[in-house]
Amino acid sequence: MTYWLFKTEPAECGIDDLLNAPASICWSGIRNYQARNFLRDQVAIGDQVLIYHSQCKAVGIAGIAEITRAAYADPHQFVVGDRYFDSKATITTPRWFNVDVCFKRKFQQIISLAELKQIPALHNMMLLKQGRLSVQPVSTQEWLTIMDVAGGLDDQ
DNA sequence: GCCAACGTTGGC
DNA sequence: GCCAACGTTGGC
Repeated sequence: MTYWLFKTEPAECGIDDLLNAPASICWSGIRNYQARNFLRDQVAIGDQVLIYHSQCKAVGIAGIAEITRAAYADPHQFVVGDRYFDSKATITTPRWFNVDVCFKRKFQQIISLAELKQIPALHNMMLLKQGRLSVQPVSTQEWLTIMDVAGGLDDQ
């Protein structure tokens, strides 16, 4: 089991969309090779995911999701005219992948980016070193540190 | 909206 | 394979 951090714009799909979804939702639209490689090669069923809200008023970690389906070809890459169409992708050699996630937990308060930056145990977190990666691994120590900050109670 | 940092494309 | 130009991400 591995820990991850996924970035998302809450205006598109935030922690509340996960919370309100009746079942798993498809995590799609990843179009960065480094993120793709993590998704395709390493993300597995049961992995735990920090949901990070970006490009919004309150940036930070909003809650937790769980992987319910490992990587499968993103159908959008095959649809001519689709925003995510990719002419170099084929059915037999897809280029982009999705996973499915389900809601696990919404933190009572977002753990803000500013707060994360101030925690010494997180200084090496990918999030803080390489700002742009939308799927990234989180170490066990980092995960435990964040769980500590989030508090132990489930709280929706 | 600005701008820095980073990723991708394409000519050579 | 290099590198300039361009595009995108993402915090502020």
